[in-house]
Parts: sequence; structure tokens; C-alpha cells
Amino acid sequence: MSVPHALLALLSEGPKYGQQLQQEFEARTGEVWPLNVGQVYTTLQRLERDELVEADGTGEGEGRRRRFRLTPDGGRVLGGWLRSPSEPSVPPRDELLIKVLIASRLPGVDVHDVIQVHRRQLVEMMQRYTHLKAETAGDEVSFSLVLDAELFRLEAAVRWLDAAEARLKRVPVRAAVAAPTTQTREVVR
Amino acid sequence: MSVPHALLALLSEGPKYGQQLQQEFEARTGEVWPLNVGQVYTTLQRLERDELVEADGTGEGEGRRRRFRLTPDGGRVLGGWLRSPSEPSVPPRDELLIKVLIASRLPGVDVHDVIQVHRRQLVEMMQRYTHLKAETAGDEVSFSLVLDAELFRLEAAVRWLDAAEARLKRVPVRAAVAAPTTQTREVVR
DNA sequence: ACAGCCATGTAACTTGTTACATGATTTT
DNA sequence: AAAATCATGTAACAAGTTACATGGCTGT
Repeated sequence: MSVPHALLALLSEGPKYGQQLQQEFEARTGEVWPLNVGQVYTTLQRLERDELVEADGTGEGEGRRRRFRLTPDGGRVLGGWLRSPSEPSVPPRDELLIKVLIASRLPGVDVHDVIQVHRRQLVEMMQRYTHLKAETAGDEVSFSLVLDAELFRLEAAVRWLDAAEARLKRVPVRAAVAAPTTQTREVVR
Repeated sequence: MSVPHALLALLSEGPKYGQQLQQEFEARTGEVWPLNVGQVYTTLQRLERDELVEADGTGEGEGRRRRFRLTPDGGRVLGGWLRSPSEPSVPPRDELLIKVLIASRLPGVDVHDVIQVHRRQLVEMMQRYTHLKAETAGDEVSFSLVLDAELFRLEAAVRWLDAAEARLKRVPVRAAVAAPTTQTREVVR
């Protein structure tokens, strides 16, 4: 749900064309996330359908270019996005986590191998980002922020893998048995 | 892409029915991620289409129940998933990161407000998880691992928000100008 | 005029997800 | 036998994403 909201945010500065939106999106996210132009148009269509944006009466000589602007509804949705921390009562699905959890109970699979392979790759990526960070220090704020976020994220993942390894070593997981519980556990109330 | 692979993993232990897959998925992920049964069936359909699983010749008296088993291709894909650290040359889109980056250049929006709102919520969730962890210590390994992962993730996010706040305070971001660069920056080579 | 490029748009497909319909079984 | 429940399956939609088609403009 990031792209639609980001487009709304960009449009809050004034009406813009699709192309422009694409360029600004990439510029402001440190050129790190390529955004296919096609996706901008499909997203705009969906936003238009939901009446969060609308095309302004295109001047005649404009060719087929359509300039979009935020509707009042769009403004409200944008405001909500910026203010709302989007409370997920269920934590997001984390692929690495699921992989380890499932692998840990799989007969014939050594979780520690799985953990080590992933750990190695995470550390390698951390090194790359660290180098990049040293090289481009202060170059562009957005880019630095992206690097920081990525580094923090990777570090957390590595630390988790270590914790997981320790815990799985201590408590060898028994073979899987379909749990008798029917009710899904509520993590957050 | 977690659910399809997880189902392959569960099927690697032997043929199973949809219902069974759903229960085991939830059981092994600490009952934290509810998995709509319907999604199991749609996912199975897609896996069947890709010939990663197949229904075994259902015994007559079985009603309409279909039991699925892994195909050789499915086994290969599963192996790859467990072994492959899935190298993404572009970091995953992070909603919070995008939100802050975009907001930081938006006229009329105070990034610090945005940051604080989100920071507060993250800290609050950390507290909840910490309590939960104390309560259910050692209760079930999967669940503890999920809690750990969540705590590490939240902590990383909070630390990033603080870093971002500091950096944005130091370097007030200039108004957005469409970047002259055409080429998207390659973060990882 | 024509080649090439730029901007727009559309078609197609992926995973995730929910709501609902239908068939089968079990309980009262 | 009727009601409740369980298991399976389908329909429909969201967001993300890419590849391609087409319309319009520009420089030679």
C-alpha cells in the first residue's frame, strides 16, 4: 500500500502528470526503488476509481496528457496515512521467520544449515551497505536514510537468527504434531 | 511468497489434505498468523497448475476430499527455497521508510510529527510484546521465536526513526526538485 | 517525411486475502 | 430427519509488477 499513498502525497503539492510522479517518487526515495511508469498509471487509475484523485480538465492542445489532482477524499486519506501508525493486530508475515519455523520441524532438514546460509547472506549485505555508506557519506539525505534503514533491518535479522539458533539448540524441537488448539492465538489485544 | 513455499514444506512430510495444511501451518508458526483455509485451497490450485503438487488418486469413499503430494519439481523448488537466501538486488519496500522520506519533503507537513506518532506506536507494541514474552516464557518455542523476531524488528525501526530524526534535524531538507538523474541508483551490485 | 523518443495507457499475471456456495458428516 | 458443523472449493478483488501497444512531438 505504499505506492498509492506516496502518489497521493506527491499530488498534495499540486496537480501532476504520471511521468512527473514517477520521477519524483524515485528522486525522493534516494533512487533506490525503481518505480515502473506503468505502475504509476495503473495506480492512478485505481485511485481515480476510488475518487481519491481526478484528472483536471485537460487543456485542448495538451495532447493526451492528463494531469491529476487530489480530491478532498484523497486529502483525507493522505492525512490519515501520515498520521496513522496503521495498527496491525497481527505482525506482518516475515518470510525468513516462517522459513525457519517451518524448517525447524521438518524431518530431514537441518535448521542450522538453513540459518547459517541466511545469516551469511545477511552479513554480506550488511558489509556492502556499510561500504556504500562510507563512500556516499552525506551525499544525499534520502539515500543515507535508506541505507540506515537497511542496515538496522539486517542487523535485527542477524541478531534474531542467532537467538533462534541458540534457542533451537537448547530445545530440540519435537516432531510436528497437529496442534489441538483451534483458536488462533491473539498476539496483540 | 511465503505461503506457497510453506505448503510445499508441509507436503514434503507426506500427502495431506487442505484442512490439515491449514492447521499445521498455524500450529508451527506459533498460532500467530491466521491462515484462511480458503487461501490454502487457492494456493494449492496454483501450485497444482505449476505442477509443484498433485492430487493423489482419491480413494472412492473419500467424498470430494483431495489429498495433495509434492511432485519432483515441487521438491526441487522447496529445496531451493530452504537453501536460497533469495538475493534481492533492491531492498524491499518499507512503508514506514517511504512515508518518512516522502513526508520529509512535503510542504506543510512536519516530519517530526510523523516520526513521533509512529515512534510512539512502535514503543507501545514493544512493551506489549515484552510483557507477553515474560508471561509465556519458554511456553512454546515457535511462539517465543515470533516474539523475538517482532521485538528485534520493532527495536530496529525505533532506532532508525531516531537516526532519521537526528539527520533530518541537522540537514533540513530542501524543497523537492525533480532529480536530473535518469538512471535509478544501483544499491547492490 | 521519417526515425526515434517520450508519454500514456492497457493487458496480463502474481501473491494475498476474504466471502460465499456447496457437498458431506455428525449430532440431537 | 433436521440442524449444526465441517471440508472443500470458487468468485472476486487488492496491490505489485512487467511487457507491450499506441499516440504525439522533435530533430534531421
